[in-house]
Amino acid sequence: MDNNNTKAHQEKKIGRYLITAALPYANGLKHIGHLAGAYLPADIYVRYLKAQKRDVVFVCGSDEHGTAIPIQAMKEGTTAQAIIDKYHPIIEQNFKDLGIAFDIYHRTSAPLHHETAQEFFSVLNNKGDLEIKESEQFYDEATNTFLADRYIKGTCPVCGNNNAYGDQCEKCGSTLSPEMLINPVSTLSGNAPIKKATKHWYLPLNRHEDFLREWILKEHKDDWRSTVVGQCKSWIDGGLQARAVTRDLDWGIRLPLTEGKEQHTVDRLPLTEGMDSETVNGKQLTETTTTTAVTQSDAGKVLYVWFDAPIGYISATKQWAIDNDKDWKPYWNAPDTKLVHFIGKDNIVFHCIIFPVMLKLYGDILPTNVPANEFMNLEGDKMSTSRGWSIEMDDYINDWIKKDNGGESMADVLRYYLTQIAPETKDSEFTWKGFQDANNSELVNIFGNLVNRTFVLMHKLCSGKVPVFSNDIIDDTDKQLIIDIKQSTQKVTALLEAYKFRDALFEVIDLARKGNKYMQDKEPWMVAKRQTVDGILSPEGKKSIDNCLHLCLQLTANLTILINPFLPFTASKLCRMMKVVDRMLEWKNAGKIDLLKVGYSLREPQLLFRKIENEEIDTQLLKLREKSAWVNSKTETSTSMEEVTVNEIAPVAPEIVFDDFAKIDLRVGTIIAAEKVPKADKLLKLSVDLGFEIRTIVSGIALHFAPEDIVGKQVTVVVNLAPRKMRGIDSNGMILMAEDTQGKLHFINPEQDISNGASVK
RNA sequence: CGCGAGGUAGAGCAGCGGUAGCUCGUCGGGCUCAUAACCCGAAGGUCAUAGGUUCGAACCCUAUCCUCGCAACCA
Repeated sequence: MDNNNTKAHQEKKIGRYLITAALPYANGLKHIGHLAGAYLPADIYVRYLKAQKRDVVFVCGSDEHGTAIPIQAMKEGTTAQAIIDKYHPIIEQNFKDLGIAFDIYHRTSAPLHHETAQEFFSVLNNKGDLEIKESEQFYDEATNTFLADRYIKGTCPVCGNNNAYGDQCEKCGSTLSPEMLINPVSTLSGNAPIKKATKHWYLPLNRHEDFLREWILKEHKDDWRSTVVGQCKSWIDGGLQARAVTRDLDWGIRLPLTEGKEQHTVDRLPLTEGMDSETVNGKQLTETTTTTAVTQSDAGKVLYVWFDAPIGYISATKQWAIDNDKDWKPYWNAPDTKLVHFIGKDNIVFHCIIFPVMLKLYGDILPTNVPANEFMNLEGDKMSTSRGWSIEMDDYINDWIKKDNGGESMADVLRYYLTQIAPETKDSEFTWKGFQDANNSELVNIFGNLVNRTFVLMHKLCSGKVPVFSNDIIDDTDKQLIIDIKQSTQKVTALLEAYKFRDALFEVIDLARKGNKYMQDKEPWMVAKRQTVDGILSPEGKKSIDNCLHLCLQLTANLTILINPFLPFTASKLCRMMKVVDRMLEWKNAGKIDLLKVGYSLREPQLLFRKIENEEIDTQLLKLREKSAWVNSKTETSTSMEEVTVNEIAPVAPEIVFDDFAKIDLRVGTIIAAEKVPKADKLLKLSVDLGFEIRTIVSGIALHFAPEDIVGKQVTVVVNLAPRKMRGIDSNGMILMAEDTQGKLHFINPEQDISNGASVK
């Protein structure tokens, strides 16, 4: 009770809602995991708020910058602009087909977004909220460009794969930085990149640690999901770093030039003892002299995509306001606005830590909640577009919705199942069998059937009209159903307000279940038989039947309102059957039992959902396996082809002096033991006798050699390589390997056995 | 390694100090208006493991094991 009052009180203070769903990255199709993670819960929440007649705007749009887009363009042999122009409309249409009703679906390539992001950057920069640092980064002289991590390839220091990217080795999964690659090569020219100094703007998150601790870990400790608070705590405790805001890249939003003279902001303040690294009057002490002005020399820089993407929510709101002749500002400025970000868990850091810091600095409101979902697995494995283990929204639409196969109601079936298994508190799993079960036993058998038998009976026994309800013969069963309708409405409302969509949906279905039970208890078909004598139904029998069907019809109307946020297409269908207008769907009508007027004639029933047969899900399972196999064979061919290319053009590494070479201590050793490292596909744990000691070395060669085959072999070892931990095992050195054009590895060993520990020169 | 989340009936999940619960599936029964539907009943769990706190623990504490995730723009 107390809780309800507080809630009601808080609701009163909310002037308007701004709901965002994560901006999908326009480098490819999006799968149903994305849908379940962000778009569907957001849509349900928005539809509910709109039924409540609240002032709400639902924004989203394509995220079209960043390095992955030009890379995708390279893959498809086209331009970055062509990529986004291809995927943006497809994604937008997919959402529409699945009933995700954004008020605006914008895109970050729009000029309005560029202006908005640039202005945002300028405001922060002019206030001194950004830091500037110079660092050395890889640069390709042939193409005159700084290289993003993804544009650098080389040999992985962990597993020896010579196609590792500058940020990660896709073979062994290690996280890398370009500096760690052996023989780095620019993917643009094939040349070895050089190091060159470059200047970048940084967002000093470390300055805001106190604010974040207070705001997330204290204020929102209880009303945000524990997974969200937990992850934020993890990151904050891990130490917040300044994050680069700018990048040397061609594709993205140009830095806005500062007008007029350069402003020199000298941040060099005297470092007093005992005051190190803390702030003085809110100003960070640094020893660097910074020039915050953006000049012509910075023309080649763009905003890092993480900085511009969330601003996309703001520019989308602006565009919506223009289109609808509204004012966008209160949605981002007014304290009585409730801002809610719907995202997946991989986005928590951006929406709970980074973007809020940006908003606070800019002077905007902060999100009220960030109900992030965990991940949804698929048939026992992680969903992954690159491995072909996914169901794209586009595929689902083509297979189930468009093909005269159930039509729009199949969109609702997907919405139903994805909500029912929504990963709200932990990872969950999509299976086609589960999909079939949810549809057949809950939507068809319980919900659809209740509606259908109600309508059929009403046409048979009540001549197709809403019968009268006689209060004089009301019994406990009737009363209980009326109470159930009211209670379910309250529960569903409370659950929706708390972002518990899975539970809310269960409650709706449960009400339908109660309806079936009610009808079973009343058995009007039996009454009709028993009370009919000589073809004439007794007045008592008629009354009993009328009461039952009257309530069942009112229940159907209530179910229509309650199911509407989840299954909008079904709700419309029900409205047509009941011949009511959309206004009946307003939430304030839920719980009432006079929604359908007595005497009103209703349409013939049509089935709301169809059964899904075993063959259909078998087809889908087969399709998934085939797609995955096809994608994997394709990528394997393409990488091995690339490997060959890289091998052929792999240039000689930059010249080094003798001293550099002399730093490397190479010795001959003998492998005396080898075993597979558990839970690592590619790693072998080797014991190598170096004469003077026995070393443990972890090497990424398990795919090339069986442990028992290599024991006793002599190998060449880099013995003074810094130790590195892999899978929890310290590796003290590196075995030298030669790779042939087929990608096969060979040991480098002396012509004939020599003593262990012998130096290699 | 560390951090975060989780490990509860065949499957999927809820419960987070007081007699183990829900949905689906399985088995038996009832009913026939309904898309072989609906209704009722039953079987099925030493709540990951081991200690501890407590009158009492799935729930709190400690340790261990296992799964997933962790600032790459992949919700």
